[in-house]
Amino acid sequence: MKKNTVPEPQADQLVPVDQQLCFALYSASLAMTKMYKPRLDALGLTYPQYLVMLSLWEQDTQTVSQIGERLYLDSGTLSPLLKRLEAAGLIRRERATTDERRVQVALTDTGRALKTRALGLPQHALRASGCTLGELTELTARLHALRRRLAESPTETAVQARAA
Amino acid sequence: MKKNTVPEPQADQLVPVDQQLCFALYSASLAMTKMYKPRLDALGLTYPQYLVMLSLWEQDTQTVSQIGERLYLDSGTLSPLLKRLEAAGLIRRERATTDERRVQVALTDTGRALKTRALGLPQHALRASGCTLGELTELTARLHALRRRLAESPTETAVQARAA
DNA sequence: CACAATTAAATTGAACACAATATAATTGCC
DNA sequence: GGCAATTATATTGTGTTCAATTTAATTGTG
Repeated sequence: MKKNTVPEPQADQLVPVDQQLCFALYSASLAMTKMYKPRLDALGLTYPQYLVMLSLWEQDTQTVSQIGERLYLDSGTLSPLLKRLEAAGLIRRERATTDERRVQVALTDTGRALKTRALGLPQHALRASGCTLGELTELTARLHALRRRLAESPTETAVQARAA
Repeated sequence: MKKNTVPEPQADQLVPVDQQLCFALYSASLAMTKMYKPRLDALGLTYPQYLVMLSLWEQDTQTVSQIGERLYLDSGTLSPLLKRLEAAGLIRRERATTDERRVQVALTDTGRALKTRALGLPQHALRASGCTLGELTELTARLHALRRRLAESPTETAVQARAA
């Protein structure tokens, strides 16, 4: 008797979009951002700006690269975002004296003070997710593991480079 | 003896960014899109354009709203995206005769033909994810469930409306 | 039948993402 | 010490996302 499992995706038939992990991930991520939006609006932050602030509340004064490594974002995303946070008075950016290529990003008093108003967000997200704390923790861990494996997946150029 | 579980997030202390589900979701989704990029570049598609094509390969000739309902995207995202797909010769857009407000989106022969070159992508994603098929299926289902709950989460305006 | 309400798309403006490129500072190596 | 690689950040251009608004067509109600 044939086992009742989901068939391996074949290269000769279409997998429906809502059965594909990529789409589930993509739409869940957008839904999460939308769920956060009203609360972040109240703080005057966008979601990526909130991530940068979270990183700085954890560790004040980081270079652009350090923030980028923690959040997996590059300077093309962070440079304009950090300028907006600076314009909003939440951070200061200044060139490091030891190495003028580096830009040190530090919280202002206003930026530090905003932290207290953001502390309730994870609780709210937990409730909105409808998960138990254990489920949320496990899902978070699995998504980080997935991100790591996807990032390690060889690129086409790496494939081509090996073939050469 | 105290149970060895993750503590409930409190409103008085910071939850590290990498322990938050929202960030795991956000960064995994971006990593997934990056993983797809080289292969989609070869097809001349962006990732959201690929989702629209998947939807049309499943069911040809849909209105903008129908595509939006399936992919959870609105006309602000879809209108310019569909114009680019039309400019690329993959789809046709025409006003419905029965109701001129609706725009019917249909595949061209070129758009239909592209399907065969996209059939290998789910296989590739499965390998890149490093999951077994069962894990992938379960994770996909959990993410869809999460998306649904997040989308149902009451908005601030809804909260305010009820309070009034 | 008129006309207000609703519906479907498109448009606008702000803010990401990200590849590719540019700029400037630092390091390594002869 | 000079100068080619490397490193850190910024800029540019394309393509999303999304809230808010606009436009046009249709429906419902008196």
